[in-house]
Amino acid sequence: MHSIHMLSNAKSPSLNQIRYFVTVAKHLNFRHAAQVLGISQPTLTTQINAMEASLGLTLFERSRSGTLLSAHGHALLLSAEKVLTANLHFSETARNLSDGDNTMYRLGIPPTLGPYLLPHVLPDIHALKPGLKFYVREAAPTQLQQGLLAGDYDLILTPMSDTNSQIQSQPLFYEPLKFVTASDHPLSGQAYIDPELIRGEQVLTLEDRHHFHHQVQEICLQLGARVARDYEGTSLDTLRQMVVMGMGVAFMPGLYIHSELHKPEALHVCELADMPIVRQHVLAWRNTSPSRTFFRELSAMMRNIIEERLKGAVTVTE
Amino acid sequence: MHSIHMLSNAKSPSLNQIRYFVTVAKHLNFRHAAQVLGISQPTLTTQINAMEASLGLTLFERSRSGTLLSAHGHALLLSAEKVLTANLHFSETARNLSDGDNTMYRLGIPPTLGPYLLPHVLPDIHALKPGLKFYVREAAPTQLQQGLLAGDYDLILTPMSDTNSQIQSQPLFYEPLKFVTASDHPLSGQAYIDPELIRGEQVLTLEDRHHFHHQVQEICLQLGARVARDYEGTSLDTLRQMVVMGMGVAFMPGLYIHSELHKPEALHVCELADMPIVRQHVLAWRNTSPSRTFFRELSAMMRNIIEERLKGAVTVTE
DNA sequence: AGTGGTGATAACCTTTGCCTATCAGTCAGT
DNA sequence: ACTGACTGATAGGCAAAGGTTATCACCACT
Repeated sequence: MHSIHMLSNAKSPSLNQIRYFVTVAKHLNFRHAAQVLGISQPTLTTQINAMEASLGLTLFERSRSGTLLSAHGHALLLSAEKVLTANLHFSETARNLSDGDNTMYRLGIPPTLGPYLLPHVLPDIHALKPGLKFYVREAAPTQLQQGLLAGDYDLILTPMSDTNSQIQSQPLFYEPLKFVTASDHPLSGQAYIDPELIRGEQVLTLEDRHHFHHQVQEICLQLGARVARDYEGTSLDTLRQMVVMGMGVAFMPGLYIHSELHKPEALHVCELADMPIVRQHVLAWRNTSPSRTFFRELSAMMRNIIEERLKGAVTVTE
Repeated sequence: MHSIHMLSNAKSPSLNQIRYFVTVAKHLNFRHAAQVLGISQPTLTTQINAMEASLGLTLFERSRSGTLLSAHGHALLLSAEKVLTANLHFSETARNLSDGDNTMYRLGIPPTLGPYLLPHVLPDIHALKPGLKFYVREAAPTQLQQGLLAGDYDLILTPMSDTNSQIQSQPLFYEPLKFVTASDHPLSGQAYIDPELIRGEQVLTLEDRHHFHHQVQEICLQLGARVARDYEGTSLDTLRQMVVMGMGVAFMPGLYIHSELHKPEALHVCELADMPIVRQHVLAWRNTSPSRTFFRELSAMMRNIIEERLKGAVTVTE
């Protein structure tokens, strides 16, 4: 007889032990199971014994003439198999990730850009790399940079900003800012307009948490135009609406205009003569990101797609 | 730069490594996570490194100023947690089994006994041991014994049979076999009947794969009665029906009669004077069964219940 | 009585998992 | 600009886990 055994502070069985248990349960023969598992029969025996000891149960009824699954073994078999399939699923997911580019990246992009750029770009990316997924979230550029550092995004597509040593970025393209008036506005009608004429105009813009606001503000300072502080749009669409209703003029991103071409309506679009205004967009990521090489590759891919799809609207970086 | 690393024949990460991964992902701080896990920080670092190497991906972005979950890490976190919960569930089930008597046992019982005994016994057992479950399967005694050895049952409740060295059994009770005739039969009417009177009677019985058949056959041989070979019942109910219809007389198990008392109908039941006929039922299990001590306890419990519930119908073994 | 099959045991070796001690950057507050 | 407190990485050592081969004890069937 054994001495009364300790109710051991059982550490749960290892994955291997569970795998062994299931295999023996399936074959009801230690030698066969061992062979299938690629280990020796004594190892299998000791491992099963260890497992039984740690659980405080008998899983198998052994006799010199064979092995049977005990009632306890029966009861545990199902959960054991579930552990194995869960583990298998995990490994499979991992293999999937390491094999190709099957990851989902969290992409941050400002609301003044996302809706007008991504519809032209994402379908082609999806076609090229079917496994690649983006979880797109909109935020103002400042939040984007902050969120990138905090790990909320893996990748951001944003107007160029102060360089940060922890962030690597790759320029993608220049987007022109177009000058926009209502079609019944005195300045309406020409494709190019003398910057001097804008002096004194009421220029509408977005709320100041948008990067866009500051850029417009700076231009206005240069041109001597007034930025309307009391009416600020919350989105490009509201801004456009305000211009149409004659509340002032505005600068609007070329891609927004481009996407509006289908419904020109009561809006006149032109550029400043001899004074192209642009904003540059970059793709950026943490320099610690394990996918950084892939992100460079992705930048190139995006530039190609933009070159192809939006040739007239923007200028791709060399 | 590292040398180009082997695409290692990755063995999947251990349960511990997965646990480590999840904890680090939750705390985003190796030291805290290590403390929570009860291991040292260097160990944690090494294990996470090993895991990343074996998976061929980077799970975390480390910097001297902190840790972030990489996109790959994000993608794997959910599956990792699933593995852990599956494992937890397994351990919980195991603990449940070892704690109490929460197992489901596969109980084999002959069809000539099960329906007439178990309804009197199982409810009380359930009340005493709520965690205990029986998966009841009916089969003829020979199959029962065979199935017990083959591991199809954990436990059988069966008429006594030849002792087998691999089977342990515990007597439960004696069940009388009653003599039964149609109520309009010449032998009907008395509570005790002289065995001599049966000589020459046509005795009906079940198909010969039932143990019951052989016992009746032997009695008839002793008494000089004829066993009707051409009409054999497939169940006790058919047998009873045949008796009622005057096709012959029969011996029927006391518990069956007992359960029929509510609807006596056209059947006369009596016993042989000075010649009680009984069959003994035992509870039996493999002597290798890890639950054998519990099975002894169970036998006692069953005897008590039967004593209590079926005092008039059967005689419990001392 | 012999033979081929079962699981258990013994003795040994290699790898793994963990430890302590220490290093090397980063960042915030003097 | 320096200091101190935080981050994760590394080195060296030890014990236990997990594996091996060789052998045993038993059972069933010829």
